[in-house]
Amino acid sequence: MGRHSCCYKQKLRKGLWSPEEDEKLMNHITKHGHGCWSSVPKLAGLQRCGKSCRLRWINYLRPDLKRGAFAQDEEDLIIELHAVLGNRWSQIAAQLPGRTDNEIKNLWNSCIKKKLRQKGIDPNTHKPLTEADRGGAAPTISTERTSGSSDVNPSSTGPLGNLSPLLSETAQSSMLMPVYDKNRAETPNLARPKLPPKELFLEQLTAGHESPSTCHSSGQTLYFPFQQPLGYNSESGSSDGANMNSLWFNQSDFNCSTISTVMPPVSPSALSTSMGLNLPPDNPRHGGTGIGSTAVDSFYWDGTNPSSSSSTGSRGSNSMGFEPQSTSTILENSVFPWTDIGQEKDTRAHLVAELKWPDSFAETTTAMQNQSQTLYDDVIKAESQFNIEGICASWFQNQQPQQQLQVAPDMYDKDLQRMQLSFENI
DNA sequence: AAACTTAACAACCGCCGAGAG
DNA sequence: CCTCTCGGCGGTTGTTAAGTT
Repeated sequence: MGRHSCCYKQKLRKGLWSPEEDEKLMNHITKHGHGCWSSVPKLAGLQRCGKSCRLRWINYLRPDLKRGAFAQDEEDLIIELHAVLGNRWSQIAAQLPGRTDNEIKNLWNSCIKKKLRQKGIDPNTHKPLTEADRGGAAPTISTERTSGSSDVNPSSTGPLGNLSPLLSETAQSSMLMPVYDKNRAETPNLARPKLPPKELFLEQLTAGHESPSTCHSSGQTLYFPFQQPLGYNSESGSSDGANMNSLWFNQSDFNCSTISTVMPPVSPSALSTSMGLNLPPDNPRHGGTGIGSTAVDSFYWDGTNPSSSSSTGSRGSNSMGFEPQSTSTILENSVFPWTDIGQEKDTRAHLVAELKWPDSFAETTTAMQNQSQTLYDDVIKAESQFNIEGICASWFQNQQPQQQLQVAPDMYDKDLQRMQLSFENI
């Protein structure tokens, strides 16, 4: 374990990447895929460590990245996801095709945090700031990994905060759980309206290739620099790139972590409406409750939708369909992780039964787990629209202690344990 | 115009887990 | 079972441009 061995090697460049380095890396991965990252710099002729190459590719050079400022709906979604997932940036990024965890993390730290504070919301807990908090002396439960875990902040499990009896209903609905409205007009871009030389470079680098596809809703169009970058069904698209408005991604080519990772807070159908990721029509495999089965083997990317994003929005070595890496087990291993939840049911029930918490805390926990249930119900039912208000409504209606245990992901187990410890320390 | 502050972005660091040998 | 490599993740720092005084 520990640092990558290549990091110890001498004469490795650090710092910002030059256009020449970008071009070398882009050319290499375009032609050969990245394979083993540690071998990439050598093969590409770069004086960088493999980790640096990987990071550069994932965060900047990947052709499926959105460029430009975040739309308001993206920010809202980030806030919602953060309320549920905490600082799990990679999982949040998985729900935002074309965005990287680094990008989202930066946005959160530099922009969203401040906005929330200005609105009187603690960005860590998603609860209203107290007067002391507003003064900057707010002790909040840390989400830092330095606390010994990268787990979700127990108090940042979003809907949990809404349960506080001290909160007004108005505050709960209007402040704590911002409603995702796909119809809301985008606000003006908050980022500096610049076109970095690097983006110009990318445009130049990728210009002239076939198969242009709109990868983002705002900003300039980014072209895939690959002749045949993505395996798509012959049924739906021609292989000559002439008709690239719609792409069908085969299971083997599509990293479904875009749809879900550990705990998908939004349904694929929600993604289809909010992200431009559409489930294929008239495909019984995808119909209604098809989610949750490994039969889902392709997703639909509508390149004509102005709000469409690349369906390969997740990070990681297998995030790109054209990379020579198998993703055949993605659906089994990553997309529907709750398939084993039933096996854990007893364990969770046992855990909850064993805990001797204050009543109010137990209620809170129950409600939190119900929220988890509801979220998963949302996925399973493949409801047509992501509406957090609806989730909250059904969540309050759903107070059956048994049900909550069926689908609570591991993260909640960890949270429960941490919350228990926190109470013990009080 | 210069100095300073702020915002946004890019990249590094260190840790962790998985998997291979 | 142990060690090592590798990929991945999140926190943090560094850099640069824009804005303000």
